[in-house]
Amino acid sequence: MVTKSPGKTREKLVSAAMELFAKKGFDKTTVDEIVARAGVAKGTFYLYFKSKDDLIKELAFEVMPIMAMPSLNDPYITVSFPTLESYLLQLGREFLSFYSENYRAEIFFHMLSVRERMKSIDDIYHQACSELLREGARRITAYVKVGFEDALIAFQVFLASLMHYLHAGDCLGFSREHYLKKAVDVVLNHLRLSASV
Amino acid sequence: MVTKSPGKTREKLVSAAMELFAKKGFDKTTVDEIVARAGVAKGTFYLYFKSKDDLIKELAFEVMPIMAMPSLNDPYITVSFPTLESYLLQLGREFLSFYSENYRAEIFFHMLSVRERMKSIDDIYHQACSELLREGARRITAYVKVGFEDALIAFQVFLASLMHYLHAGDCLGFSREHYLKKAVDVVLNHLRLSASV
Amino acid sequence: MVTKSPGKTREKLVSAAMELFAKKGFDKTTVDEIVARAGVAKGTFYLYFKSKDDLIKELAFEVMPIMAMPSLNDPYITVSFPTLESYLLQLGREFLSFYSENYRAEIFFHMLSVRERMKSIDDIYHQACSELLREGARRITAYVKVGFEDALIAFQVFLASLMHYLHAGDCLGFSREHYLKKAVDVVLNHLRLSASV
Amino acid sequence: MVTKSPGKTREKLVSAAMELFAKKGFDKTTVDEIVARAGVAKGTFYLYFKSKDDLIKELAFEVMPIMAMPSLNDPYITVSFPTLESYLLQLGREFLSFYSENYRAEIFFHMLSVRERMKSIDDIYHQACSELLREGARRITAYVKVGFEDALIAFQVFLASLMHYLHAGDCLGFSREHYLKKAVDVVLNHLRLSASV
DNA sequence: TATGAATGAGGCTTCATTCAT
DNA sequence: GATGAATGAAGCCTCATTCAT
Repeated sequence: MVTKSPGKTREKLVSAAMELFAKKGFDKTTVDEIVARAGVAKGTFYLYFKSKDDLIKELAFEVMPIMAMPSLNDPYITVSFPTLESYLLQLGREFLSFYSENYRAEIFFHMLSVRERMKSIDDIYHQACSELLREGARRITAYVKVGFEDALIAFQVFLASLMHYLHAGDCLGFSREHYLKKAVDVVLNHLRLSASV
Repeated sequence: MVTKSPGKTREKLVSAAMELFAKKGFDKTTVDEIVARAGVAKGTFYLYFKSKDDLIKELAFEVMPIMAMPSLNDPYITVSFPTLESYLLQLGREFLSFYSENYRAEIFFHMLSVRERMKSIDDIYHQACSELLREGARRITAYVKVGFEDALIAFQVFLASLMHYLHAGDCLGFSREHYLKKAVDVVLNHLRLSASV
Repeated sequence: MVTKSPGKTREKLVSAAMELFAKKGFDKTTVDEIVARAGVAKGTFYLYFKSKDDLIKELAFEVMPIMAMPSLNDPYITVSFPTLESYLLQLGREFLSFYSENYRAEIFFHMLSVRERMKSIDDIYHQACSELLREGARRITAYVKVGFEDALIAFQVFLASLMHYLHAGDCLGFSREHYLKKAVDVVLNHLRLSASV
Repeated sequence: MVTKSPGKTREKLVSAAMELFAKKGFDKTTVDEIVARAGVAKGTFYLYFKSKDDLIKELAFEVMPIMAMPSLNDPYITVSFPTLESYLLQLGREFLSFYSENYRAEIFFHMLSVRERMKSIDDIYHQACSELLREGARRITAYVKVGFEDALIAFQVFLASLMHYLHAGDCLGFSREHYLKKAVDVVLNHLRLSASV
């Protein structure tokens, strides 16, 4: 008797969808294609997801930037990273690794594109960004003596630089690690001069 | 006598399309909606555009970042901006103004989302980004003594910060001008410390 | 319990299409009309045919002359028809019966009309005709002592006469059987005089 | 001053249409294509033809078989052709020449395909065929002592053979002239044996 | 005569979703 | 849980025809 590994169907669908969504966008990917790649029948899709939009929302949430920096919310992590530089490098590596896996970067940009028409996604995105920036700034102030606003700007510039790398990184030919180091440098330099005022 | 404004049909279509594309994305906007808003018949659309994709491509090109900084390619502009700070502020204002008009920011993010499946757009985007970054870096080296690579990083961080503002600017509540000034500060601080090495 | 006759949908579509194609031609028959007559929904059509052209090709192949004379390829059939006359009458009856059923004659002429723009049909048609003529001639030489070329001409004239009857038969008021007998006469007379040389 | 050759516009349209109709069929050829090839504006088409169907009808009439054998209706022509053989060869040459020019053969088959839905064409076709066959038979009886019905059959077979050559002539590799001679042979042989009864 | 922008009905095809098995 | 045939609304695009110039 051929037994399908129990509970794997949903994962097969999600996995197939991510790949297809990444390549073709949410709208140009059909449920037919998803089930074909997942190797299940059409109707099966609707056993696991209320609708295609339902799946899109689920994936959209999974690629929110807040998911990309687990160390930002781990209260004990800083003991492993005594300096701000090492901590930022860690966050940056987490971020870039996260988005280089499972087509998350591509799906992230598709998410940015559909949030206008899917209010729930838009709301989550704003909340996630705010949280992320504020927590990042708070962490910076734990390392260096600097005003919160400057920390905020610094972290936003850092985050912006990382995101920009996701869609334009290969325009300059910098390696990921090299680019990351430089981005951290920029932030540290700014904080140095801000703090010294 | 009712005179149709000569040559205005195409513009009406483009204008209607930009508005709708911005709000609903390329795929969820129908040709029917575009012509309805433009106030022309369906067939008229196809007098001016080979297909819906044709129009998408045209608009995608119009929101490329390279279009957003005219001062970057004006060889005589620097006489008006004696300092790097003033020049960067000018570029930043141009950039943010450009994208706050005609729904260009929204369309820009839709463009990022469709470029994977529209190779011609992807190619243009990469070329445009490379050009933009290189020219920005070149301009910086005309103002301050700094290595080209550092100038490149600085300008990329600057550009990234501007772009990030387009989709996350309102997460922090900074005013546009304030944010811009801060972003310029970050760049200048970095260049200061890089140059002093 | 309402059971849809299993596997009948495709046949309903084909049958509806033949009737409509025959009356209105391929181009003037719409998919809407076909599905309406077949009593299924529009989308159902595309479960069974990739496109309207796909269906046209299928039907075009089904009305090739080679399909109209099964006895031509049956190696054992000649025992039932000891004389060439009886064999030609059999072939003729098969041919005329074939084309008088299921609107095949009409569809045949539509096929002749579209083959220029559907290369695959054109190729099949030529191959089918060549095969048909050659096999017909070969059969004739099995009955009478005659050169292959004369047999070829004789069979082509026979086939031409049959085809002509399909679109101009009612111009003269000959009954089908009478016309067929006369056409066979013509062929036999020609072979008689050719053989006697 | 650039003067368009007066009265040439209509011919340009007809000529362009024949070429396009032949290649693509009536339905797949658009008025746009016709005017483009004719080098005139869209509106101009409707100065010369009430509609596209109007033009189709005009061309359909021009390729009727009756137009292909002028010698059939010339009462004095027989003096140049003292034998039936020479006369049939003349008719055959006229016929094949006629249809090998100006894409008439292709248009003829398109005509056969559309006559079902364009009653006026169908009527003309039947009338033309009847006339043609009867006149052909009448001419035969002027040459040889044979019953009218046999003459009728003989001429129909002759005509059928000629028509068949138009769409399947290249299946056998016979040259036009050779095929024609053979077709005439068939007819003559039949008449010989019919007359001798 | 000649033009060509504009029209809009209508064609082909796609695809998210349902439901009987 | 799983299937896949069936649905039909809705999308994109075509093209014969008109009409103001």
